[in-house]
Amino acid sequence: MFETEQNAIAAQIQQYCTENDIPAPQEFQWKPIPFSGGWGISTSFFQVAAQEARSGKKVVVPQRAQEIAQSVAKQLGTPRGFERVEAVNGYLNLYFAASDVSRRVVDSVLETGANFGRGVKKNERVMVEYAQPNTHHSFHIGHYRNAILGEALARMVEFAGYDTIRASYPGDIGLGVITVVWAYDKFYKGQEPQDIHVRGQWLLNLYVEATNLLTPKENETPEEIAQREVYEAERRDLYRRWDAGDEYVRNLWLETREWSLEELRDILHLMDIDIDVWFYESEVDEPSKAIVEELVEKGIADDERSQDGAVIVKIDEKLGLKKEKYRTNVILRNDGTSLYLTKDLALAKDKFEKYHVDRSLYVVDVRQSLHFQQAFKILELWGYEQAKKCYHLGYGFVSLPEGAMSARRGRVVLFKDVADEATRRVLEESRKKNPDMPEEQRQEVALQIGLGALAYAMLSVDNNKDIIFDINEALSFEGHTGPYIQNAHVRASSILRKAGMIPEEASFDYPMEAHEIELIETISRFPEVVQQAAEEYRPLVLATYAYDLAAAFHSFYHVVPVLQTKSETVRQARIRLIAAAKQTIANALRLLGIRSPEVM
RNA sequence: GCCCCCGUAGCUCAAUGGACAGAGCACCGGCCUUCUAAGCCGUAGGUUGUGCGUUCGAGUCGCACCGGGGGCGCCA
Repeated sequence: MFETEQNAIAAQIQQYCTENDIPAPQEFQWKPIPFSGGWGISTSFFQVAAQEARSGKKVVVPQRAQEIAQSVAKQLGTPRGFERVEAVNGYLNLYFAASDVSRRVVDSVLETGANFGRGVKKNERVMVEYAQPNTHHSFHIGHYRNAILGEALARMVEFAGYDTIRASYPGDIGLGVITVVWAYDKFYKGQEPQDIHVRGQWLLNLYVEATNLLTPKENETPEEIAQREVYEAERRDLYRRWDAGDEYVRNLWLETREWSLEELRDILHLMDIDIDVWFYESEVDEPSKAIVEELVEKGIADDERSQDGAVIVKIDEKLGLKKEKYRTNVILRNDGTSLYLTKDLALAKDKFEKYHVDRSLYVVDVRQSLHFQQAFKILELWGYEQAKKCYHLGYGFVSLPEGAMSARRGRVVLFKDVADEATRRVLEESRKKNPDMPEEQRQEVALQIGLGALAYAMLSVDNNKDIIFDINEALSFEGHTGPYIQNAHVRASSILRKAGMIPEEASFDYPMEAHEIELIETISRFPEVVQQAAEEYRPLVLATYAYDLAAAFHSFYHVVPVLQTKSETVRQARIRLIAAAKQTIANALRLLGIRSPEVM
C-alpha cells in the first residue's frame, strides 16, 4: 500500500548515492520494521557495502552499511508521512506518522469493501484444473484436500487480477470404473440406495467387493480359480463392449456415472465451488489417439507396434539430454488404447486452443510430478509455447494415522462423514456457548464453522507437505484454526451491530494504542499478501496472514475499548477500524473458501 | 541405479538470503457485574538431522552423508 512513499524515498537514496560516489542500489527491498510497536518500512545497505568491498575498497561490510544508513538517514531528514527515521545495524528504518497513514488505510478498505486487496487486471488467462476424482467411487478426504486447495488457488489467482477459469476433470472411465459397472450389472442391478451420499458409499463398497472377487488369493481351489477367470473375462468383455460403443453398456455406464457426478456436484456446492468447464476423461479418449498419429508423423514419437511394442516418446533423446531426466514414456498401448499421458496431451490442446489459456495450473498430488513433467515436455516438443506456462501444483497426499487410505481395505475417510461430524461437534459447542441462538441460524452457522475448521486445517499446511489426517486436530476450534479467525469476524460484527452505524469518516489524530496500530498495520499488508500467495501458488501464505490478522484483532479487542470510549472522535475512528478489520478478515477468509458468519 | 519431497520446541506447523528462529496444541499460572472466554495475558520449552562450503550475513543456497516418504515405458 505504500509504493508511493517507497518509490519516492528510493529515488532520493539513489540520487544521494550517485552524488556521493556510493554504488546506487538497483532495486530496493522494502520490508516492514520487525520490532513490535514499530510501524514503518525498512531497507538495508549491506549489498551496497558489499559491492564497495568487492570493488576494492577496504571496508568492513556491516560497519560500512551502518555508515551509509546513517548518512542516508541524515540526508533524508523526516520525509512527509513519517514521524521518525533511524539507522540501526545497517538498516534504515522509517517510522510512519501513524495517524495519517491509519486514516488512509481504513478509508481505503471501507471504500473498496469486498474488493479491498484486489490486484490490478493482468492481461493473462489462467485455467486451474482441480477436482478430478474418479467416478464410481465416493469422495474422500484426499479428494477434499485437492478441491479446497484448487478452489483457494483459483480464488487467489482471480483476486490477484488474472482472468481465471475453473476446470474439473473427473476420471469417468478406466478399469476401476468398468469393475464397478461389472459388479453392479452382475450382482446389484436395481438395488442402489436413493440418497446420493449413501449411494456413493455403496458404490465404493461395490468396488471393494468386486476387486476382492477378481484378485488372486493364496491356496485357491481349482474351482475358485476358474470362477475368478470367468469374472475376469466378463470384466474385460465389458470394457471391450464399452469401447465399441455397445448401447447397453454405455447406458449402464452413464447411469452409474451420473450417481457419482450428482454426489460430486452436491459436495462442490457444499464447498461453494462453481466449476466453469467440465472435462471428462472419456471425452478426450478418441482425440488423444489422433494426437498419437500426429506425433509419430512429426518424428516426436516412435512407433514400435510393428515389433509388438507400443508408441513411445523418448523424451530425453528428443530434447538432446544426455542424462536421464524425463525418460521415455508410452503414449499408446500396443493394443491401440490410449493412456493417462495421451489424454492429458489432448486435454492440454483443448485448453490452449478452445479456451485460449495462457497459463495452465494442474492441482494434482505430487506423486504424478514425473507424469506432468513428461506431458509438458512433449507439449513443448509438439510446438506449444504455452507448455512453458504449464505448472503442476503437486501437493502431499493425505493419509490416515493407520497408513495410506485404501478403498480395498475399507480404510477410507469420506468427506461427507467428516463434514457431518464437524457440524455435529460445532452444534454441541454452540448450544453450550450461545444457547439463545435461533435453531435455524445455528444449523447454518454450524456448517460454516465446521467446514471452516476443516478447510483451514488443510490450507494452513504448505502444499508439499503430506497430511496425516487426524479428525480431532482437523476439527479443533481453538487456537490456530478457522473458527478462531471466524470468531474475530463475529466479534467485530457484534460491535458494529451495537454501534448501529459506521461513521462516514473519522480521524485517527489521537494517541493511538500499540494494539490499534498493529491491527491497522496488519490490515495494510493484505494487498501484497494476496499477490505473494497468488504468485507462489500458496494458499498457506494467506492462511497464515488470516490468522495473524485475527490474532491482532483479538488482542486489540481485549485491550482497546471501542463503544465504551469516552471521546466521540476516538469512538468513531475505532468503529471504522473495526469495520475495516471485519472486511479484511472476510476478504481473506473468502479467498480460502471459508465463510464469515455474523454470529457464532 | 536415477530423480523428487521432507527433517525446526514433547506434538502439529510457520519463517521473500537479513535484525532476537515464531505460532498453535499439550503443561503450568492468571483474566468473564465491562463491546461474544471458540477469547486475552504470562511462564517454560531450540546446537533448525550431521559435516563441509558459498556469502558481509544461512533454517533458507551448494556438495556429501544420515533418517523418513514418494516416483521411474504399455495403472491413473
